[in-house]
Amino acid sequence: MRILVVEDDRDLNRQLVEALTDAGYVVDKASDGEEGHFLGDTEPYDAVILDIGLPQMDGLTVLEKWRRDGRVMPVLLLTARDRWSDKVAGIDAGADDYVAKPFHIEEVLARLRALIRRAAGHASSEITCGPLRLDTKTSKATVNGTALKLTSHEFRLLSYLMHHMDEVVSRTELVEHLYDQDFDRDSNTIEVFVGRLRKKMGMDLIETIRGMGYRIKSQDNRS
Amino acid sequence: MRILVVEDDRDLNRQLVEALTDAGYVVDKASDGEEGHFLGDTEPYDAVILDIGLPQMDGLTVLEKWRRDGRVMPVLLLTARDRWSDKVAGIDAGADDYVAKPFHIEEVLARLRALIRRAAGHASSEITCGPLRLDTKTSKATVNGTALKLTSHEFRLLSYLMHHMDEVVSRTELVEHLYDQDFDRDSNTIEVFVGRLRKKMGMDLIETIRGMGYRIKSQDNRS
DNA sequence: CAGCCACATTACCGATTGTTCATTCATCGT
DNA sequence: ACGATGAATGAACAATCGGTAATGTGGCTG
Repeated sequence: MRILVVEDDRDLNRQLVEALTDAGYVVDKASDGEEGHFLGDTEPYDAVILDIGLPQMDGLTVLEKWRRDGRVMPVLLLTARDRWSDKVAGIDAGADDYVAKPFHIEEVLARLRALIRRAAGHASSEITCGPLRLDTKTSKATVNGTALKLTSHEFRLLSYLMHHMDEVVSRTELVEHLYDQDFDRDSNTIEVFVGRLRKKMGMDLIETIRGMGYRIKSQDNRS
Repeated sequence: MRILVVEDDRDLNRQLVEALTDAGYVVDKASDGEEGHFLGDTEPYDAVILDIGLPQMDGLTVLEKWRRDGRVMPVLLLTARDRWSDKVAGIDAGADDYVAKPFHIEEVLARLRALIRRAAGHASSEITCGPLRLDTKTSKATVNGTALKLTSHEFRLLSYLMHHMDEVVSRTELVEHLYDQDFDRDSNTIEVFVGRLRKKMGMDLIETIRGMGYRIKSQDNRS
C-alpha cells in the first residue's frame, strides 16, 4: 500500500513517515500544499494523510482540487483540536476521516487501516475470501483455519490483492503500490512472488488474466 | 524480556503467547495455578500475566504465595469485568495492574510495557542514559539523536541492560531473560552481541565488570 | 615473570529473504 | 499446427541475521 503524507511540520512529517514505513507501507511525502497536490494528482495512492494548515496551498484547497479532478483515494485530515468549522469544511471538501492534533501516532495508523479497509469495502479488520482469511491488524493470514507462514513482502502482495478482490490488478499497479518509484519496473519479481503465494496456499486462489494481471475471486464463482 | 502467562482458557492462552512472542518477548506458559506457581517460583521472569480463575490453584492464591516467598516481579492480573472485589483482593495479594476480560490484546501489551518500565523505575516510554535514548514503544534507539540501526536481538539486549541501568548484569541473567531455556548456556553469543552493540554505538557505554557481567551507567559517573 | 582466565575480536556458517536470470510452459491469433 | 508473446518455474545470487568457533589480548595471581 502506498501512502502520501502532506505535512509541513518537519518533525511531525518525519514521525509519520517513519511509523508508516515501519508498518510496511510505501510512503511518499510532501511538505507544502503545492507539492502535495501535484503528487496526489500524478501518483496512485491508497490513502493520503493531509494536514489542513499548509504553506503554498491550504489543505482543504488541495483536497477540493483533487476531488474536482476525480481523485477518489481516501483522505485522512489532520485538524487542530476542537476546530469544528475545519471538520465541517473538511466534510464538504471530501475528507473521509479526521484526527485532531495533537494525536497519538497509533491513532493515525488505526484510522488509516480502517480507511483503507472501508475504501476496499470491508467492515472488520478481517478480509475473508473463501478459505482465505487475512487479518490486517495482526498481519496474519490463514487458509482453512491453518496459518500461512508468509514473509513480509508475500503478505503485502496478498493483502493488496485481497483489498482489490474481484478486480484485475496489473503487475504495474502492484509494483507501484508495493515498491517505491525507483524499483526496476521490468523485473519478474511479482510473478515469482505470486508463484510462492500459490505454493504456500496449497490451492490456486490467484487467477491469472493473460495480458492484464492477477485477480482474487471473492467466492466460488468458478468460471 | 521473559514473560510467564498463566491462563487456563486454551484459546486465550494461545493468543497471548502469540502476541507476546511477536512482540519480541521470550514466553513461558502455564494452564493451571499449580504449574504457574511452580514456574514463577523457579524461573526468573520480568513480568507475569496471571488469570484469576484457574484450576488447581486460584490465581490470587498463586500471587499471595509468590509474594510471601519474596517474588517481586510485576504481575498483571486478568479479572472478570466489573468484579470490584477481585480488584481489591488483587491489590491485597500484591498485583501491580489489571485488565478486565474481555480485553484487546494491545491493551495487555501496553499495560505490560508500562509495568516492566515502572518495575525498572522509569516513568515514560523512553529510557535515557547519557547520549543513549531508547523508546520501548517504537523499539528504536538513538545515540546523540541519531538513530541506531539495531537488529531485534541487539535491541533486546540493549533494552534489558538499560532497564537494569547501573546494575551489573551477568551473562547468565541475560541468557535467561533473552532466550528460552533450551539455549546453549556456555556459548559466547552474548559477548558477540555486546561487541556489536559497542561498535554500532560508536562509544563504549557498556562497561565490563570482569568476572561479574556488564553494566550500563546512567550518567557520567566516570570512575 | 609465567601462565591462566575472562573477555574481545574476527571470520565464518547456515537460514531466511528479496531479487534476478534462464528456461520451460501455456495461450492466443493466424 | 505453428510461432510469438506472456507467464510460470527453478536455480542461483546477494544481503541480512543469529549463532559458532578459533584466535587475540589484557589483567590478575601464583
